[in-house]
Amino acid sequence: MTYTLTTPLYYVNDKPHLGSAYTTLACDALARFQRLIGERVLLITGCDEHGLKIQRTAEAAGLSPQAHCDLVSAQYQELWRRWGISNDRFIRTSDPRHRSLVEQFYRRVEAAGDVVEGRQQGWYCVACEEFKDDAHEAEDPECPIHRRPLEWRDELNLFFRLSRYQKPIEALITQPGFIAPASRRREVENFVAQGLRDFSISRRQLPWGIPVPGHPGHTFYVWFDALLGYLTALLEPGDPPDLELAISYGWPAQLHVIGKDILRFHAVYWPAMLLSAGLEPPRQVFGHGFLTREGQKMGKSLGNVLDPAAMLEHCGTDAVRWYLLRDIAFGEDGDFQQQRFLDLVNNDLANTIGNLLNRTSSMARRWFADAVPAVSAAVTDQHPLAQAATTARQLVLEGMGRLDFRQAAEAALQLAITANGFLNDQTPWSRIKREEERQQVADDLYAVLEASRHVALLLAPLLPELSGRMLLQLAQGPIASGSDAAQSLPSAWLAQLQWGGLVCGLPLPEPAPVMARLEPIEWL
RNA sequence: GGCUCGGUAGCUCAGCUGGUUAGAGCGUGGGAUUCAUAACCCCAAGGUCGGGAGUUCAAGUCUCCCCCGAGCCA
Repeated sequence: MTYTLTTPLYYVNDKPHLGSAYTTLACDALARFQRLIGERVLLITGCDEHGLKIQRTAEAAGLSPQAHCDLVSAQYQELWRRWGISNDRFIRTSDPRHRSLVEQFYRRVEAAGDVVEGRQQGWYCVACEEFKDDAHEAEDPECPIHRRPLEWRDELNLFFRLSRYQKPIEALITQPGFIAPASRRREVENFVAQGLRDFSISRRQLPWGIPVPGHPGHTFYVWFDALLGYLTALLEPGDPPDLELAISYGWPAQLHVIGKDILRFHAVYWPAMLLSAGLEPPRQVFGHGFLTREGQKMGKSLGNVLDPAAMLEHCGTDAVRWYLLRDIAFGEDGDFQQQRFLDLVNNDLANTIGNLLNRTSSMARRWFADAVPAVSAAVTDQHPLAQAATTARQLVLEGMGRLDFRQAAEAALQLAITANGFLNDQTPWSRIKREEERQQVADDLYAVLEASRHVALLLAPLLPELSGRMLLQLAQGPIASGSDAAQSLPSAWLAQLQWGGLVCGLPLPEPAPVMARLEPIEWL
């Protein structure tokens, strides 16, 4: 069984924004977690590159659509690379193989009798790539979302007979867990309850798209084309474009993670298309919330967009990942507040977690020959820190499994807080002055080092870089969770999350802060 | 206009099927300490739980109305 999960395929209309980074980061954390517990994972991301909007953007820039897409999708790939995103695939819908797969998929849908011709006239928003319901006689209507003029269209298009899937879709979306978070389910249910209408899957006079076989002059509607990218993405780089082959690698997807704005496409249209083609719908669609900044919508007009590339450069991946995953309930909308960002990163990561490791390692080295102290029999899995580690492990596993990144992050952090408290209670720096307490000090420091090792391991899916630096300070080998991680069953990670794994006498490297404090940010 | 979510300490939020003095983190103030990244640890202040009415022995927790915010559909 392969755990296939996808980010949206980002529309290459503009350079990546923080919202895309947020989605991708979350998926990366989840993918890493699944790998760590021993699953074979296919993390899919990529770019959606067709459509009138892109064609026009390219024209405005004096580029061919393909050249424009090459440029922007390269930015995405570069950004994900720099963020250390562990995607196993990167699909571009302008990939020739994709075209072939779309054709194969379309033929199945056609053969199922689900394609009909129909006339469509109405007001069209190019930015939405969608017909709006404005009255025909409306004068100069605007798109309420984009506040741009709508264009009048009157064309003969191909329609997908979504209406035939009313019952199956109703059954699907009422399945518990299919739409997550549960709070968004009602919204889709209401939409479906109004009755599903056929929707057009082709456009005329749109050169920048995939031609519909057998219908000269028609190209596929971007959504029909884009969603299928999830299937094309399954292919290995050198594979022939074969739908069956693609499917065999890992369909159905376990999870599509998307922004809440495109929930309907993923929870209604897409499953119906798949059913029509004789394929299984995905197991779960998770619609997360949006990010605001200091309470305000981010947008070019307000000039308050956060550039993910700049954030990465100034703050590093750990800081940003921590803030987004630890402080925002995944699924809910979130607000980026600079002060809170600094406070949390500095408190949690630098002061609590980083300093814990630093102070403990420093004491161990000073008093125990630069190594992990030798413990007495008193340090068992009944040790308070062992119990705290078990609790943390449980909460992390459970939280990550439910995409509750916040719970997982807080659980790991709590273990570090408990360990800091333990140190302060035991005061090894006083006890070491009395020779008869030396063993007690050894035991205490061992327990805290071991707890730190657990913190590092528990952070692996959330903050792979920091986790790695911590393990290094503890003289531990790295824990692989990236796309190159070999599948390990039983999970090596879970095996290491057993109390007492730290070897006594292991030489510890010279302490170096694993997480620097962030300075107030002027570049924002 | 219909529907769906929210409105709880300065900020971000927990509060399951109603039940002793409404919780956490951050921020703020104080204390303690020196192993450590002026870090860690402890303590404290702070809320008429959006407003109003009702049900109940008892409501942040249920019902109704209203106000505010977000969203979906029209």
